[in-house]
Amino acid sequence: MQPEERQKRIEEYLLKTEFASLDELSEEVDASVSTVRRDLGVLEEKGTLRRTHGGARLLNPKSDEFTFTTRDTHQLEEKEAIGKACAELIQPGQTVILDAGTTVYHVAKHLEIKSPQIITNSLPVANLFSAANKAEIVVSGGVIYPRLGVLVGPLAVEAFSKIRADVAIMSAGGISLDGVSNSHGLLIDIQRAMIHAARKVILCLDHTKLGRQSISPLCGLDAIDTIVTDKGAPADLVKALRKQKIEVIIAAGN
Amino acid sequence: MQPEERQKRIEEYLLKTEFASLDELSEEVDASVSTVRRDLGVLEEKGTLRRTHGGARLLNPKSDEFTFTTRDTHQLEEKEAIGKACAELIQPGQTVILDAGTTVYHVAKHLEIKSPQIITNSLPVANLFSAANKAEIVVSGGVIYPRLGVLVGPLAVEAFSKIRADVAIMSAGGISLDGVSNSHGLLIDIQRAMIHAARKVILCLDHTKLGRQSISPLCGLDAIDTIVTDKGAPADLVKALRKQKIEVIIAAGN
DNA sequence: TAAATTCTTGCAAAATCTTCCAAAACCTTC
DNA sequence: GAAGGTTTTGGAAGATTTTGCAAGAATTTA
Repeated sequence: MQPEERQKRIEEYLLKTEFASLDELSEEVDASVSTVRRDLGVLEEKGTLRRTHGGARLLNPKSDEFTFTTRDTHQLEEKEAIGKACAELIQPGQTVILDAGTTVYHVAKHLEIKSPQIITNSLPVANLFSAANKAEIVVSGGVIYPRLGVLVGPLAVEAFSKIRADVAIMSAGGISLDGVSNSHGLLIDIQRAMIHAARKVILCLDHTKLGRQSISPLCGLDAIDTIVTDKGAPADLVKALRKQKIEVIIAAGN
Repeated sequence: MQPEERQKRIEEYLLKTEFASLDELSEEVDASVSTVRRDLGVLEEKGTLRRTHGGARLLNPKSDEFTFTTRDTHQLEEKEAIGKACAELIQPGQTVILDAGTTVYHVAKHLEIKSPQIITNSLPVANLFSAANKAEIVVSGGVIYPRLGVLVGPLAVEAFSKIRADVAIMSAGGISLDGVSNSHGLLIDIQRAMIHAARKVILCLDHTKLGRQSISPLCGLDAIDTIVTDKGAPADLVKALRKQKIEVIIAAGN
């Protein structure tokens, strides 16, 4: 096969998948990995795609969603269910803070209909609403934290310190009776500002996060009003949390 | 078989397949590879196809190219060329402000290699870099202006007022000897802040914008250091701009 | 920090291109 | 219809490009 044809096929393949690994492409066009590498170089020069470690991704993705969520298939169904259940807690017209994090992303997907005012530091969430003009979306400033597409840093913290909201929908790395914790230290400051800015705090956690502890402590249990999780949640912890006056909602996984 | 008949059959074959190898064609028209080579030379001269290593490719496949970037096909090639040319003006490691706007978006596509520090209020641009961790991307805060994915409002203006950058890469609705103008009033304030924050201002405009005036005046010509445009630029205006000590770069559109 | 994956670079083999040449086909003219 | 000239064809030698691989560098991930 000729170089140009191969390159076109790579383009077409990427058009379907948005992202592809070298092996994948090598197989698709029936050429060695080296050759594909070179082709990707040409195509990147041309501006149609961007090389990444291990593959390439389309530069003008039709669904911006893909940029981030490709890797996240963990507990997908549970997160879907949590997203739906959590969205139902929101009243129309409320001002909502949306945290970054895949679980919260799924909440956002179900939130559009309510047309609330949304404040977020998550690029995936922002993308979700960027086309629809039903909701007013405020994006905090900040530096992009690569893989997750979260905005972090002083600009982000400042943005959340200056506002007030009805609800903050957040996620975390883990929760136990000692409190809530998260893995990325960079996020902690921002999340604290979010908690401070909101009258009500809803925490969305799939069951794997319950009873776990992450690196950095975020806040005590008293800062949390509601937890939305899925059916896999350990009953004893749920019971204990409820005893602490926290509303715990188990999302039905249809 | 006569040369002309052979060439016609080659055309027809390519019309079906878009790509073809020498051997393939040689078999198809029942002539030696050398002869086919010569035929391809003639046909390329005629403009119906382009030779490639190992074969030939149809020159104007109706299906191609347009499927790729669905949204903004206005002056696409010109914008591509401008994007590339403009990106070459940036030194590695510089701090760059990127405006929202399709032309600037094309600049962004070629910018990652320079691993600059980028500040932008454009969600599409932010997405472009979100997976890449070579460059540091700062996103200004703001409210999403729906269709364009631009962040506007006080948060955005404030973000740009507080920073300093080496270069601002911007676009506009039109430029004439009276100055630069843009259509969206919301953007004017932000763009002024960008200009103020940058030591050097580069304006990227395809030729249709030259000599045109848009609704709201943005700034005078003295605020602009460099203009990157394409081959269609009217010579007299280019001359006049250069007389004003503005560097005008005409991007070569291969 | 260390292991593992992926990238870059240089190189030799393979494929393809160009250029040239002689044979074949074709045309013109007688 | 034949002789002489022109064009086209197929092939071969050498130059060029492309390809696949391997070693060392760089990046990612845990």
